Amino acid sequence: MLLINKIRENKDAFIQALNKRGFDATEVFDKALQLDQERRATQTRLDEKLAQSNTFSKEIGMLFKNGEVQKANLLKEKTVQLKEQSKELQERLNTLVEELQQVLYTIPNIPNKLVPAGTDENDNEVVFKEGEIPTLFEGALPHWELAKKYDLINFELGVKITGAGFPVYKGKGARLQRALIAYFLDKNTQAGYTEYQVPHLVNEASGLGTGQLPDKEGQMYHVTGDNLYLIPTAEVPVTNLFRGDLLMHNDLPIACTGYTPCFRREAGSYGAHVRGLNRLHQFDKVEIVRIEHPDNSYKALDQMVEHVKEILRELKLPFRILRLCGGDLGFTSALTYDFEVFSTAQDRWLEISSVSNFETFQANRLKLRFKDTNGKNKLAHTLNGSSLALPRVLAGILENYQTPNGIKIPEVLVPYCGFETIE
RNA sequence: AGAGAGGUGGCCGAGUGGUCGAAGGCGCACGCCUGGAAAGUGUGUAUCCCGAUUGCAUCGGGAUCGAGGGUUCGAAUCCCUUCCUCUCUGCCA
Repeated sequence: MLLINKIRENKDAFIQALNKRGFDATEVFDKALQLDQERRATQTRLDEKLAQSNTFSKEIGMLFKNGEVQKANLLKEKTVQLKEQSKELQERLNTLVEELQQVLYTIPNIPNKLVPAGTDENDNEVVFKEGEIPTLFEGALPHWELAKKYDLINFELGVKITGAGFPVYKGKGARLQRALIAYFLDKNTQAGYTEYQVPHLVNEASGLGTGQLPDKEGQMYHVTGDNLYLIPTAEVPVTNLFRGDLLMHNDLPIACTGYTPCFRREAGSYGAHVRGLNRLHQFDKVEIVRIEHPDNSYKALDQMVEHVKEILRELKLPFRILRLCGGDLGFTSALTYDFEVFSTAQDRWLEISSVSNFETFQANRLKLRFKDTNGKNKLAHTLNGSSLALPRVLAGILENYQTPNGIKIPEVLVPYCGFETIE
């Protein structure tokens, strides 16, 4: 959520920046500023009434103390009208604050200068590319065929017990999943991220804190009986760990990692590219989250990108990094780098990680602040990234490492798997 | 799920109707002490909003003691609702 006083100060610059998203903020800003102005005027009038009430109350107290009951009672009568007025003003103020909040919820984050203009994923900027795309043998298979051939993943069983998009991993497939999770967590903790195990269901306040609510209400599974949401990413519980906190400047930076399953309804996504592991309702992901001093957050973003790079290098997967254009940028993000692995058998790039800086957009909702060296309270910057999402990494490994005689396991994973090939 | 207790500032913890934004401690900041540090010692130290003035410095006002509502001229303090925590009992990985 943007800060209203920042909008007030930078209206034109913000409108221009939001244009990169294809978002015309002119009207919303006017609406918000108008509500804000009325809010402030109401606040002022309310404060005046309350100040008067307070003065009277003090006087009445003094009069009673001095035994001047009659005078006190006279004053009491005067307060009646004041009370009514301030009550009305208070109600008006409450609705204005609420309305303003609702309007602000609809405005996405201001894109960073680096974000290229553009409307969709075709306008994303490739900023880095590495790794050799292997030439596969005749008859190489996409991962869903491989999963079947080697009995690693059973999609039909998932359909039977739950529904489409809930795969069942089996045997070496299950073991490979576990190996990847352990490997990712090890890499992250070695890089200084503290490991957390967090709940997989969150309350409404958490959903609001990181911005899933109210914007993406329909994308989360909602447990209505207890009003809890299944997490779509570990970002939600991990970032919310710090909701409402006032940190000391020397508490920063904070770096966390955690593995969780992720649940997404993926309402409205269909098409040819959702086969196999490409798009699921439940999948596993290891996430990294950072809470940073504003001066350091872009350096932190770069560090996170470097960190993910190193993992993909070790896995020897061909990958590229995209800087997302305005049209493809997430609602809450100021700058996002997507990592994609090349799926040789499908002949396409698959997104496997997304690393973002949210600046103060989440922190404002979270009320996540820190006391800086001057003793002033400031909103912190929040960042997160996948390190990494499992299904498509798995797809990439299966497809790129296949041979006519089986699938080789990437060297770094062998100690975690306990086997070198799947055959 | 039943019974009881409780939710206060960055943290701990006093405070049961008016001068309480709130004692005390810890932490933190600055100073003194010291060759330096520790200890000791002095001072300071909540947040948000509105307004004036405008340099994020200062001043005035308002709100905030889990959240929401009520009683009252006046509430951290009384009442109601709700959320959460703890203890005991019950149930169960």
